[in-house]
Amino acid sequence: MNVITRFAPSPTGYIHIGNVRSAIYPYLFARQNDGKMILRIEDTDRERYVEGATDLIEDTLKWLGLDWDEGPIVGGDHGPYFQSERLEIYHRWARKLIESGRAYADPTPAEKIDEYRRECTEKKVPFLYRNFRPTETPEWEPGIPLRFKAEPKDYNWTDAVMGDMHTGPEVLDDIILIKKDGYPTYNFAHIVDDAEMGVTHIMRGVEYLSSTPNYLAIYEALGLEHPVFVSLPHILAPTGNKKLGKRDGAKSVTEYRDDGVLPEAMLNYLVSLGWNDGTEQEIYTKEELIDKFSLDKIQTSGARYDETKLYWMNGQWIRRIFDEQGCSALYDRTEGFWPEVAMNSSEDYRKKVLAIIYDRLKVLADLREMTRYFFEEPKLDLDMLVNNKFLKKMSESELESLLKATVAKLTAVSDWTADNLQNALNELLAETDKKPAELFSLIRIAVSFAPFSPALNLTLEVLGRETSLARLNTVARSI
RNA sequence: GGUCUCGUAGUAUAGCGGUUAGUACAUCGGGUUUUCAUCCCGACAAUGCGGGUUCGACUCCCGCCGAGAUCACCA
Repeated sequence: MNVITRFAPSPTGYIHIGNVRSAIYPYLFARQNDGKMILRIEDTDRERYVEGATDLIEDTLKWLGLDWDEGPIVGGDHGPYFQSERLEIYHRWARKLIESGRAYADPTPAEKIDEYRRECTEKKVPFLYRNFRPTETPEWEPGIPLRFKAEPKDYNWTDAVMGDMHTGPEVLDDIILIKKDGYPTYNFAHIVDDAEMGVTHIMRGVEYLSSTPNYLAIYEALGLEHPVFVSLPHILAPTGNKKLGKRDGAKSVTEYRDDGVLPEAMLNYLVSLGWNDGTEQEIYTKEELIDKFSLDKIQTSGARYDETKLYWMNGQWIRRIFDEQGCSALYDRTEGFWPEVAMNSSEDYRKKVLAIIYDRLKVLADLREMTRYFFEEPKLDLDMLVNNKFLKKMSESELESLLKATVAKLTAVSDWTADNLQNALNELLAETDKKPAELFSLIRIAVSFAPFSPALNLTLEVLGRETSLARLNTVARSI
């Protein structure tokens, strides 16, 4: 089969964590089957339309590495890819329904409909518009909504994730096909578009599962085969049991990019949240995902969004890129994440800093706070020194003489390399008869005044002889 | 209220009639010459409840309970 999938967002704002999976899964599935992925913008609701939202959507997909074969920017044979530009197409299909007696113009005023609805609520019976179908229906013309004429019956179908489904006639109703403003509803537009575009698999959130019988009825009335339905379970908010939405503070996908989350990690996390291949593998490249993805292993229950695990995975990816592709590969990803002062130093120096600090990054933005002292003189904070748990038992004069001994020892190091520095530090340890915790804490704090830093010899090596000795001297004098 | 879906540790999951119920994140403890992190080792911790079917149920069936979705001229 020639697989064609699509991602069909409405341009109402940014793409957030809760809904990006309905772009990822169809992408993986299309690539796996050498099929096509279509991007279609569902902009039929003029009230919710947000200027610039389409750019945001495209931006997000590109960042995640999800390219599309047809759609905005790239074009294609089944355009236009904005629903607002396809109005005649919907009207054409709508007329077929009118001609076959399966759609009617509904002149009933909205207030009247509300009244029906209230009536049903009071009587505690389900509200079905088909029970209030108007007896006289006018010709369909602009300004009057067009409704589907339901023929209640049972439906059986298979959902690729949820399995065999069955519903009775009570779920079928006269849903609106074309709104009074002439724009189609989602319910109608997506069916027409998917048919015209040859879409074979529809992947969307489970919230559409309940509407599926109504869609089935429309496919039937239109004489269309329906595509494979793939219902994706919700991603749940960190607390409560509701699906993750903007109201729960669901961040936009690109917000994570700005924090220094790698697209590899984001993709990896989002896919594995609700899908796994049955093995114990955790880290997957995009290629592996394309290779191993399968619809039948998509989870049926909702999965809670866990930012902590995302960050853990990001750390894994940061290390993986460094270890497998080298320092430069990781460095290329760090643009914009360094503290401003770092720009006064050379790229080469920044790479050296990255090489010793990368394994403690959770997000790239950590560089901003974690590397300052490599690029500017740290602020002297003697309290930090004196109150350190290993140093507080020593007198100030003892600290001072230790620092002086350190300066003397390190000054004698002719070749300022990590190995030589480590040797010198080891000798110093023996000569001063101090524990590593005491001596090394002292030196570490004196050169960085940071809550933590990489291994001492590496830190000193990168800092360089001049800077290291100067900082030690400054502290020795100030104590 | 009708209809539909879901239910393994705090979280994400493995399991597909017989297992000491596995793994990862988180948490707690320990190790790797300081710190933070990485890495390694260890600990804690789960089959919603009740009936069946079966020699034997997390697994199959039924009921209950709990959670969610939907019932818009929004998608």
